[in-house]
Order: sequence, then structure tokens, then C-alpha cells
Amino acid sequence: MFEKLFAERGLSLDRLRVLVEVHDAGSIAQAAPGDLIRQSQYSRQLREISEFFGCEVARRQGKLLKLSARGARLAELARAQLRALEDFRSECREESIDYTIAAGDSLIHWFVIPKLGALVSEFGDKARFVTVNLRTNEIVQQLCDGRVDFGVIRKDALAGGLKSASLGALAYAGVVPSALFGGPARAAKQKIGLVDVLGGALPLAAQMADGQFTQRLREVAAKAGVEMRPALVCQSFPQTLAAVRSGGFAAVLPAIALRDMERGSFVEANAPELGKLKRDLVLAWNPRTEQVRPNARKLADRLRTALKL
Amino acid sequence: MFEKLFAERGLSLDRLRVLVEVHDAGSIAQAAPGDLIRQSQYSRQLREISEFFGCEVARRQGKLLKLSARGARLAELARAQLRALEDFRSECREESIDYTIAAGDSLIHWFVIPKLGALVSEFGDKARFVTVNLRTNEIVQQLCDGRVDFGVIRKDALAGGLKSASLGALAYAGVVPSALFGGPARAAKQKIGLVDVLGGALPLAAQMADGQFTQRLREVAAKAGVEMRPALVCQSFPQTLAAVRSGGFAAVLPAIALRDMERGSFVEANAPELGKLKRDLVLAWNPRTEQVRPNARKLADRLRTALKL
DNA sequence: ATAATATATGACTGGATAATCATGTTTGAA
DNA sequence: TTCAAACATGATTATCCAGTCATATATTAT
Repeated sequence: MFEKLFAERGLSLDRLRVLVEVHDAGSIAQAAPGDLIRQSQYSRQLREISEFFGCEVARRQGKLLKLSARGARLAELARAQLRALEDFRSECREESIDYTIAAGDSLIHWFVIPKLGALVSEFGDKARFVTVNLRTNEIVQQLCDGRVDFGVIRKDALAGGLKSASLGALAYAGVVPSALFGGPARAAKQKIGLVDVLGGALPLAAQMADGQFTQRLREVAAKAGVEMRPALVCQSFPQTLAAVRSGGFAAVLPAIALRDMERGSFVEANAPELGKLKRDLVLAWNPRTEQVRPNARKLADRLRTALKL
Repeated sequence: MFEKLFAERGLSLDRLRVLVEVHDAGSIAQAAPGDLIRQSQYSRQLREISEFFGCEVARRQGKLLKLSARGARLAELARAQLRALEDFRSECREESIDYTIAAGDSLIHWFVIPKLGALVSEFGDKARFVTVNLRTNEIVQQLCDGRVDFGVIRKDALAGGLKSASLGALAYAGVVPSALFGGPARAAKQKIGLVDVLGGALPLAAQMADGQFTQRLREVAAKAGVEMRPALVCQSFPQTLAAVRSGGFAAVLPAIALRDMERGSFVEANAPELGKLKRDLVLAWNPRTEQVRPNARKLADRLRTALKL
């Protein structure tokens, strides 16, 4: 058995690993930045793999070496195999197995991490969780090729071939710090609307890293008859929250972020217009992960209930 | 990625291969019969694998070294991985991929091989078929651990975890050569029953390698009030058929075997009692095979229709 | 054209693993 | 107890593969 595979030399676990690394990085140079030695090694090993399999695993695209379709498929196969071996070893040594959960910054912050506590105790030493901040399209990409195990993404970003479970809708809220509004006393009495938050009367902090969100928020503002002119542009919602906490800025934040703020320190706007920003979230994973990694199916089950909004 | 896996030495594709070989053979000595050199090598490599994974992959059971439960699991994992790599290579080189179909001797003979012709043309150079004669319990075992891809077995022998598709029932028929009965003329006119075949008036050839079948046939004979006294004991139905063809023996054969005989050269008994011997057949395969081998799902689909009785 | 970046290759070294042989140990049976 | 079969291990060699460095080639931007 496997005579053909071993009759010829040219295959090794190291070389398969190199293929995976190059696939992830996108090219040799990115896989080993600044390291001429490893670059030459990678180049050679990819050629040796190509010779062994009898087909072009990679092709030059301009300056860069990109994996061919076949090469990418082999890389995914190799990744699954190496991961299965690594998992098996962890199991044998009773070490914990790392599962990777990818999501946008704010979801990781207010959504994933707070709810992971319960799971950690349930899986004990068997599983460990690694969170990674990625943009939606990167999450989908990395779920498909097996780099991450689970992702929390918008339902409309789901790609074919991924399994998913609905987690509910993510809502947004407009908030103004009590200090900025006239102190807790007034804040308790008076109601505010979206125009008070976005209208420009108060300094606004806005997360503008997510183009799609920013676009939608602008549309909502336009419909309300105001133009959004942020006094502070932030890279993420956690940063935006920090701005609000400082007392100096109003902002639109994910509703779940409000739990982090002291009651009475802010006023939430009565802004049904923000309903347009609502997005359905799903937990997504690659069905292959269930085949390759132990407990992945069970973990998916637990995650879908634990993360439900 | 995979730092843990490559930080330590001790893992190699060769060693995984050895694990698979030993798993299949059952022990080191059986894996390398008479070859002291390979035996010592296998022993060492199994130890190295154990060290790498940090758990006992094999344990001595009496004189022989048997894989532990973990070792067997790793062997199955390794087999699937090596096979996937081999298949990938075959695909790259546009070589055909071998699929193994296991069944009992007579099923291979009259059931699988005759119907495989149509499939061969459909899959062209992509797939090749390898048939293997095995006993039912071996088929189930080897389907489970991935040594064979497909099996044709009795429905009642199915093991958990295997997928299956019903192929219909295998019936048996009692036959007497015309020569033995009194020539074609008489054969055409007169009807015979089970007692004529089994009763002892005519020399009987009986397949007795399959204990379960023999037992049932004895019961049927007893119910008909006769005792079966074969004049010739055969190892398989194809052999039994040869006996009938010689003109010297009556026999009970699978109904499908009659196609191989010239019309008029024999008389088929009118023996509804043989209905008791009917057995439902299924095509069985391991769902993992669908994941690991390309086209396996499609092939299963084609096989289930092509093999249907 | 030229420089900068990325990849490819030749030549050599070092390290890991496989192959070999001799010999030692465990185990079941005579 | 003794023998034989099966496995284990120590020591050595051969092979393959990874690592290293120098240098060549390809590609893009200027």
C-alpha cells in the first residue's frame, strides 16, 4: 500500500508545511519577509513539491509567486492533515487544543469574549480559545481555507459551503454622555433623538474603519436631515466607546457596548431610525472542520447557543 | 502555524506509513514476514512515533505487538491522509485512481464484475477498479478502517457508521444437469422439486465454505424431510457451478449463476423452500471515504444503481 | 535603461531519518 | 528449563532533506 507515494522522493511533511505557509501569506516573500535564506528554501521546496506531484503547484504572477488552483487545494488538504496530526498529538499528551474564533473588533470585544467564560469551564483543559480580529471578507476567506475554525459575521456575508447558525440581530444605539448633555439631573428628565447625536450640536466620535457601516450611517443621517461631521474619527468601536466615556463625545455604538458604561453616565437617544443599521449575525464554520478537528461539532453546538443574543 | 508539530523531531511520512502497515498486518512480524531487518526497523519506528505523540501507540499482547486503541485511530487517520495525497498525485498526473470493491467470491464473480463494464467506460481513465475476495466480517472490518472503499455484503452484517444502499435480494436455485436427469427431452417435460436435488438420489455438489449458508441449507433440507449428503464439497459457488457444468452433480446455486449456463443444459427445481435462503444485499461504504477520495460519492451513486439486482 | 523587489538555482554543509547488522530481551510452548 | 518466535536496542552507514550563502534571472516602477 502506498507504493506509488513512497517510490519517489520529493515529499515530506516540511514541504507540505511550506506550501501551507506560502498559501496563507500569499507569496514567498510575504511568507518569509526579509529572510533571503528562507525565501530561497521556500522556492526550492515548492519546486520539489511540483515535481513530486507532477503539476505546477505555483505560478509567477508578476513579481509574486502565487499558488495555482491545484496548489491551493493541496495547501488546504495539507493544512487539514497537519492540523489533524497536531490535534491528535495534543490529545495524546492531554494538552488543550486551540480553536480559533474570528470576528470584527467590536464583536470580539462585547460579544465573543464575554460569553466565552461559560464555555471555558465546560471544556476545561480540552479546548482553548484564540480570538482574532479580522475584517468580514478575511473571515470568510479564512473559514473556507481552514485557517480559522469559527467566525461571527453578518448573515449577508456568508459564502457557499460554510455552515452557519443564526445568532440574532446586532442593533446600534446613539449615546450622549450625561456630562456633555447637561449633567445627570437633566439627562434623567429629558429625552433626546438622533438629531441631537448626529446633528453637530455636540462633538461626535465616529468609527469609520468599516466603510459599509459608515455609508449606512450617513444615509440614516441624511434621511434625518443632517450631515454627519465627526469631531473624532476612530478605528474601532471600542475606541469610540473610550471617546464617549471620556465625556467629550457623542457617538453611535453597538447596543451591546452600553453594558460597559456606568448607568447614569450617559443618555441613550430614542432613535428608531437606527433600526436600519441592524444586521443579522451568524456563527459560521466550515463543515470540514467538523471532520478534521475533534470536538468541533460539539463546540459549534455550544457556541451557537452561548453566543445567541 | 504548526510550530508544535515541527518543534520536535520524530514524525515522518515513512513512520506513519509503517504504522498503517503494522495496523493492517496485525503485528510487526506479519507486516514484514521473514525480514529481520524490516522488523527491527518497524519496532524502532513505532517507538519513535510513540515518543513523538507522547502515548503508547502499540503494546505487547503476548508474543505479538498490537496497536493500542490510540494507535489504531492514528493508523486510520494516517491511512486516510496518505491515500488523499496519493489520490491527489494521481489526479495531478492524470493517472487513474484505484477503488477497491470487496465481496464474497460468488458475488464478485456473478454480481460485481459483470456489471462493472458499464462503469468502466463512464469513468474512463479517472478510475480503475480492484476487486478483492473477502469474507463478510473482513469486509466490514476493512470498510471501517479504510482498507477497502466499497463492499457488497448481507444487509444483516452492516456495522454502525457505514453508509449503505440496498441492492435487492440474492436468491438461490436448485439445479440438476439435464444429462444427469435423463436428457434434455425429459428435462423439458418433467418438473422436479427440492427433494430431487438434495434427497440423495442424485450426486450433490455443495459449497460449504460459508458456514452460515450451509447451516441454513441443512435446515431447509431437514424441513423437506431429507438429509443432505454432498458427494462433492466445494470451497465456493464458482467451483460448485463447475461441478454442475460437468454434468455429474446437482447443486444449490445463487440464481444469478444460472445465467452462465447454457439453456437446456440443466433443469431448475421448483423449490419455493429455498426462499428461506434469500438474503438482502447492500452496497456498503465508509462515509469518510467520500470525504477523503475524489469522486467517491459519485462512484457510490453509480455503483448503487449499476449493481442493483 | 536602471534600480528595486521577488524569485530561482548552484554548491555546499549539517542534521535527521532510514537501512543494516549484530545482539539482547520477552514470551509462549515444548 | 529450554527452545523458538517475536520484538527491542545499540551501533554504524547511507540517503535524503533542510539550511546556508552566493549569485542569477525575472518583473515592475521610475
